[in-house]
Amino acid sequence: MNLKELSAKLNLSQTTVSRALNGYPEVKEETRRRVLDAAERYNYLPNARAKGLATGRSHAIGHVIPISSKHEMVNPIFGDFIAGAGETYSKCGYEMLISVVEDEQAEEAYRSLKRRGVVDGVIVHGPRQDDPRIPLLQDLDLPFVVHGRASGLAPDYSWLDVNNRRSFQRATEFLLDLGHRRIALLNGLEAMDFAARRRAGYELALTERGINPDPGFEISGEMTEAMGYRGALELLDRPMPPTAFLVSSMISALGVRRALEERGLRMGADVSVITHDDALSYFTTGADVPLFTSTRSSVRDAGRQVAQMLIDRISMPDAPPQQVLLEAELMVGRSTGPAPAD
Amino acid sequence: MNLKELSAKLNLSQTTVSRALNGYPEVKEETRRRVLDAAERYNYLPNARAKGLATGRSHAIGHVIPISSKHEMVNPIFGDFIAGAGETYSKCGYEMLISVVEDEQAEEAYRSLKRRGVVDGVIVHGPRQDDPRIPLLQDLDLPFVVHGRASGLAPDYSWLDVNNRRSFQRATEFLLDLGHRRIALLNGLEAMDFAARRRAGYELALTERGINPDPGFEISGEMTEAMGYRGALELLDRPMPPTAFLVSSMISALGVRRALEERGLRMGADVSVITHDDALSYFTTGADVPLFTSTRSSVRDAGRQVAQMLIDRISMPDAPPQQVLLEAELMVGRSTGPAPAD
DNA sequence: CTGAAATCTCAAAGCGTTTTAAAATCTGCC
DNA sequence: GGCAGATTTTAAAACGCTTTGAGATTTCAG
Repeated sequence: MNLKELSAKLNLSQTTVSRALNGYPEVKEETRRRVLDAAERYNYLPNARAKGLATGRSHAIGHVIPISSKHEMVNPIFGDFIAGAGETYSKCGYEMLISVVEDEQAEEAYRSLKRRGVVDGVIVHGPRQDDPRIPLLQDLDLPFVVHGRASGLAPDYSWLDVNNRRSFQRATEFLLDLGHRRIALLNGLEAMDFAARRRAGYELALTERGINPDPGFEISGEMTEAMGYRGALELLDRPMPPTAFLVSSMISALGVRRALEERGLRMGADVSVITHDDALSYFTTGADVPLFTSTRSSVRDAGRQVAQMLIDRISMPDAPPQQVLLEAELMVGRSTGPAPAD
Repeated sequence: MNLKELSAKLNLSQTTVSRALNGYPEVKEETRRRVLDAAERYNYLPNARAKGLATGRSHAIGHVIPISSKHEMVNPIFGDFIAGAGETYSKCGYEMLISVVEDEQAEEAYRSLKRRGVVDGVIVHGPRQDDPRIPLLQDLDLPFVVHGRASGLAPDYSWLDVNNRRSFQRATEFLLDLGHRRIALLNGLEAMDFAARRRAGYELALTERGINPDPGFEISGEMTEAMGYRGALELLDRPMPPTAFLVSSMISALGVRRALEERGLRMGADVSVITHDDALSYFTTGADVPLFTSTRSSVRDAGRQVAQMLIDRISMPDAPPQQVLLEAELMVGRSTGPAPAD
């Protein structure tokens, strides 16, 4: 059933039917009812491609996910973020389009999405410092919102980020208050903007208390379980091991816990651990006291908001870019305690 | 730059240019070269909507992800599966479209995708027994491939599944061979087809060795960390606790480990654990002996294959449905050992 | 009644492709 | 030089919608 057939059935022109369906004012209320009823009855929905061709918009939003061929890593955060964004899209009548591409082809992917008119805008994931995608997208004139930020670039674009510097500063201060002096940082890849900000917060807290950050206590890498495990073991086996770990992801924190267990150390007593917690749905521990003390910020909620920001931006292209900074919550769990006496 | 402008620049008709670009034989080789060069130079790519409208296909594949409003869970497997499928789509020039919808709206989502012509086919995720989506899609005449299977339905549709019954049977036998007699099963939600098959395999192995499956040793639920933790604690606190756990997901297995640790039990010595491992990229433990003994099957690889099956199906609609059954590998790690003497 | 304003409806032109049916151009052979 | 047949190119018609500009019809003040 297409528009032509539907209007024939109703003895109306395609124009009138189209207007009735799209809520234009110049159609009598009774006619509109009749059209809406018939559309419902005949199960009519406008063809998306034809509509898109006529209106020049696709009502779709792209997410380009670069996969490095070296470390076939899918960010564990991805699923929850997508779920959040997807909720918003469903609500607003947008489609979500995901392109999984090799790292080096990301730029070409954006160009292609734009030129072929496949999407009305894109979300930028995992920004690095001076991320080249941002000027590229500005140049392409393709609306976008960044999940995160890219230091080093003019801030004239829309983004939503967690206050990473602040939250890691607070977490470090919390450990310092508990008497810890040797605090290790297991961070994400240095190139990622969020990792740099977290490190800055960590180092700031230390220097403000007169402690010189020890580069040997800072490890960064892909945030896997194994990275947490190996990183922790390596540091624990030093002559002067850390008494506390600040970890950038829940998954790596699980690796740290495994390392502690293996060395016969009790988490929260012998060694303290704070992790960043993206509130992933499959890691929620229910109502009781959480296992890990953490800086907590729901990535799903971020997805919801980022999607909404982009939709707003598409519908009002001339509005100034919007920036949102979320504060992470410090949740005290059972993985932290006073520093053991030396 | 559109086709009209491009052909004007070349002093050719749109037809010729279109044919040259799409590899039709009735165009002189020299002309084709000229066209291809110009397309490259002027950065021309055909508008996807217009092309779709003309050809009647969207070159997009839909994934409907139902989110239950009760337990806002995103399957942790999702990310890796999508990454695998996305690789195939990129290679074959398809777009991937994801719809996140409330559980009850899944049916309407499929109908809408079909009627609006948004996708050429869909992947069905997480099938249940007698899953109503399968007859629905057959009825809608929308090509689909199921990741998993739905027992109870005529098998005249395409699917790719892991041999869940067999792999859990083997895992159970492995534990029996190690002398375990009280083996608990921490399974996924009973309604899920894969969970039923795993249970069948587990019970089959037990009965074949003359052991009556104890329903009290079977727990099923959403496969979170907390579920593994609580389930294990509950069973461990019985007068006759299990000496081994068979767990349906890596994440829940981490919860089991936490429970063991809390009760002062050594995994692999006091209590054995086998988990199913979907080879999620962020849980790979590198080259060393894996922490968990597991039944292993890469869900990412499944994604790649399922996507290819669907693309094949779309291009050859009259070919008979295809079925693929993958065997999981039993990988022995450090979480299993001989049953302790009573 | 009349004529202007307000309301409703319509035919037709676009959106950027593919594809059909037909026309133009070439090739080789008598 | 002319003609059949093959090769290459073309104009125009879809595809299914929105939107423009204009034509009907109704309403109502004067």
